Amino acid sequence: MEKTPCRNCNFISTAAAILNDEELNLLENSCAHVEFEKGEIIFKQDAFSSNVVYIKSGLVKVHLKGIHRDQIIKIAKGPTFLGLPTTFADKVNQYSATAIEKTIACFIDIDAFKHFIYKNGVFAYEIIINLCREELDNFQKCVNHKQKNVHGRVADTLLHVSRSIFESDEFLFPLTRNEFADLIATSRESISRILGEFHEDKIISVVGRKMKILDFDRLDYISRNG
DNA sequence: GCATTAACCACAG
DNA sequence: CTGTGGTTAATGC
Repeated sequence: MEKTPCRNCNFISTAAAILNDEELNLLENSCAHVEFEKGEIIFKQDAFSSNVVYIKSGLVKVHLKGIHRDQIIKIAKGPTFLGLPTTFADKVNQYSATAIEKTIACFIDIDAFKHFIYKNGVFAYEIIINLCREELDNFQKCVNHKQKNVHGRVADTLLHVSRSIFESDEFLFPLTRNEFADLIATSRESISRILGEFHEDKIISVVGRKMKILDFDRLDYISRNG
């Protein structure tokens, strides 16, 4: 795994897949492959950065310091780019990324990355598509956060984790109750109570972090009407 | 007013 | 790290 050249990488991005031979050579000489264990910080808010981070596999929480506590922006699942906005918009990271599962990442030198954007329009196009999708997701998330009550947001998160992250009705929830609270801007206690209620009502089954969705219809209803 | 929602605090396991 | 109970402030009917 360590020495796999980018051109043969199983997790290659749709953007990098477009690069020509010469560009791939540059990419291979400009990126470092790093493995992170659960809990390790991939990059930190306020630290200087000159890399684009590409997550090959694993789960990462993207989080940012708030006035009172941390706010978790999202759970990112590889393969995906991380930290494009933070790297291009500023010299210093505007947010942190921490592995919440064993994660494999590549650090790509910003100058090489810029070179691809300047010289290869299709590469740039793929990157823009990615950024657009993320912005649309964020708009959606913003509306949901502002308009839904806590039950709705919890239901939302469970559905998202089940469908988009684990693609299964049964999973080991990747965050602590506190982090869950930081993700949807509520309190640890509310999370605890609501999960208890959902369990009681047989909408989901909860044993510690082990969760299983029993009634997608009702969860969906709560998510939409919460 | 009265009910509801959800945050904060404190105190166990 | 979690769950629970009491309290409280804000908001709605």
